[in-house]
Amino acid sequence: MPELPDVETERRYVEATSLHQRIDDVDVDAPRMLHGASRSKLRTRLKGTSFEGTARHGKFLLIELSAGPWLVLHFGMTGTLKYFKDGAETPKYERLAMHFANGYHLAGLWRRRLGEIGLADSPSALVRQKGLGPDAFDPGVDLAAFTRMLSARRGALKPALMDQSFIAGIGNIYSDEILFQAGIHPDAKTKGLSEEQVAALHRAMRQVLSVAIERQADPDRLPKSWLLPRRQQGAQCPRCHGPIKRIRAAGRSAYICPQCQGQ
DNA sequence: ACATTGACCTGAGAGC
DNA sequence: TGCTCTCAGGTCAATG
Repeated sequence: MPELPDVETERRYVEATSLHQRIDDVDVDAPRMLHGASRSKLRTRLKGTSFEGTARHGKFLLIELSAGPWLVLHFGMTGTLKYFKDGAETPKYERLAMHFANGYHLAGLWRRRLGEIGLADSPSALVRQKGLGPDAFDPGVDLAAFTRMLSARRGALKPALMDQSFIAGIGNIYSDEILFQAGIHPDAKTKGLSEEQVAALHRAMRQVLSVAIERQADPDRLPKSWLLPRRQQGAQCPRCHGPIKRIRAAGRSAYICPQCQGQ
């Protein structure tokens, strides 16, 4: 559950549950997920501090500590956060636990250990270090900026949308949704787009991300008119009722409506 | 430049 | 039930 809307939902969850509480202890059960921070370094940096704020860039969640660097979390394909009372049942796949003085802990759950736990001096330092493009939901990426970005890029559209150094936050699922709503095929070339199509794409991107964030990225609450809930071969297109087709694009499975998205 | 593939991890679901 | 195979919302490095 880890594209921009999901990570934004996690960010808000941290804001709602975990700010301003002293951290008494930290357990990390997945050394390979640590980037640029050993288990002991992470522990000493966090212990005795508290979470004072949050930020997000693309699929990265950053948590500001009361002293020192920011905590950085990346959710990979399966990560999620959960705030628990200590002593309650230990959830499955708990790889990280940050214990607060109030007897609760914020747990990082990753079914697959694809993800990242680290530290960064600031959000902008992380963006630099990871070479991330602008956040896909940043208002600064307006139509003019988006048009400029696309004109500097060759190749197919879907890989561009998923390229975190081009624009940060969009992955396989949401790129399918954006392309579906814009009525454009994933293999369409960035160069060959009409002005209309670029505008439709930009509109779809803003719209999809904003609605998904509003619905807390919960698939059950997303509009019925979306492709996302029917992202499977042979399902019915919510627009034309034709069959949804699975193709290969950007090395991943992409789902399209051939009728509504050309080709 | 950009695309593709395999590796990294661990499980779920399908088909036999 | 148990096995085997394929696939999964991510990213990186190597290769074409």
